[in-house]
Amino acid sequence: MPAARAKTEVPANSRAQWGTLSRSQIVAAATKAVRGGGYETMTIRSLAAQIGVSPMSLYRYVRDKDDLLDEVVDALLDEVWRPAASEDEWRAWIAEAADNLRRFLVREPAALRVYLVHPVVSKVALERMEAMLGVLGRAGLGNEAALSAYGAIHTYTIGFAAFEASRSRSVGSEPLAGDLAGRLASFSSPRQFGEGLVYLLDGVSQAAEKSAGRLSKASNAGQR
Amino acid sequence: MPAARAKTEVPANSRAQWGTLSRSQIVAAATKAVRGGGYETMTIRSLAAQIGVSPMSLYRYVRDKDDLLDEVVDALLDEVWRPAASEDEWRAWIAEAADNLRRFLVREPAALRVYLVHPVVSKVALERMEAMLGVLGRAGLGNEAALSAYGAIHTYTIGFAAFEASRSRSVGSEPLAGDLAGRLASFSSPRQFGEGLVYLLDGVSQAAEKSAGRLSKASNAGQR
DNA sequence: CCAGGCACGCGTACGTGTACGCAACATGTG
DNA sequence: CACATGTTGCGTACACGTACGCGTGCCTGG
Repeated sequence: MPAARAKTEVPANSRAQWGTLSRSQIVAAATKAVRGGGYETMTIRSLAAQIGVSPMSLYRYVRDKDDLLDEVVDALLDEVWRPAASEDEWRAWIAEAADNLRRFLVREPAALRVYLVHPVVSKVALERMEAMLGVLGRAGLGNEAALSAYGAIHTYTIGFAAFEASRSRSVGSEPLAGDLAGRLASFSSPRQFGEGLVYLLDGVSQAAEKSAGRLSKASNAGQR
Repeated sequence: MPAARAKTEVPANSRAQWGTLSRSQIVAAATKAVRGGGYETMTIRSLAAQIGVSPMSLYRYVRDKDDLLDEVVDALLDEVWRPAASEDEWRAWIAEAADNLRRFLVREPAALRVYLVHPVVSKVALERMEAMLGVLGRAGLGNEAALSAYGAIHTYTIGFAAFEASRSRSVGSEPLAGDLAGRLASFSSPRQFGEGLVYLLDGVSQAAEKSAGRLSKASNAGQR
């Protein structure tokens, strides 16, 4: 009665081999799905189908969809976060790192979701943080100051990305009142991001100079 | 095959009265649900059940769940956004307005979701924006400058709230590496929010002074 | 008065994430 | 070899949001 039933093309056996399925394989499939088509098209069921396995089987290797998404996003981030500028030009390097993250988060809603839903402490994210702390440190900030600066920059970047993404996602919805729409929209332009970042980095620069001044007396103090 | 079918306990009539159901009634029920129990417990199905109506009936008055949520959040925001400080103390007033919004967004995940998912142009949100623009204007900023300052403060507030909420939601998950957790957590403390806001307001103050200086020649110019 | 249109409430169905627990397999132990 | 024990894939089932379209009742123009 329900028409075509010829779907699963498995002749005799319905169960999959034993060795099939591993976490890395699932992550690979999910990454591929996100890369082409985006977050929406990555469903547990479609993933399972593509691997040739039952949906519930994935849950042996993955706590839930978010857990899987974390790892996918980490893999994607790894390809895009690194600045091209030299680390000696610390302002340019930091600005580029921040902008790379911003662009990534805006382009890939899945990534933004991950960054908003919990602290990201994956391998690549930590590596990135260490790199930024290193650059900030070499720019003259002490540990405390570097952490504080990193926190400010990071918060700003993610917050702005969330704002920008929400704006760009709702193009052509309501006409709004007058040119208010345009005004609000301009808040979330990449240009505005850069300008805000300049303010932030100015503040960080000042902190770096002060820090350097204070430290010049005891430059080798126990900095932990 | 699908076992027990004796569920709906309606004796004779299955259909609800004609006059029942109105958008405001649905919003009221939804607001009540969010107030006690939070966003998670507010499901379309439970709402319909409480009103005594079929789930799909709600969709005559509500485009989708997000549409409903928008209005609920607006109602909740209305109760909490207003600062206690006098508008003459513009820094205190603005800081309090920002902090009120931050607290609201952190406390109520539904609200944060709304603010992240699209521009909020509801009645109360616009009223709040006008009020802030007014205060900034009276503090000496021109229209352009006030809008820019508002944008910066707003972006910062929402971004920070998103950051803070994600942090506080994941307490006691992973131990992380060393005291890094504590470090990261401190980024998202209310104290840190206040400190960042001070930087921002310092910048705004400078802009206000410059603007005032420029405007002192033509203080009664078309300020609209 | 009544015929037509239309607003309304709803039944059915689909695709989603995932809790729960069983069955098939591998491996270790007597 | 027989059996216990752990590992892995999966079947069933549930609650969710919501697309689609049907029947029922109201109201209004002729």
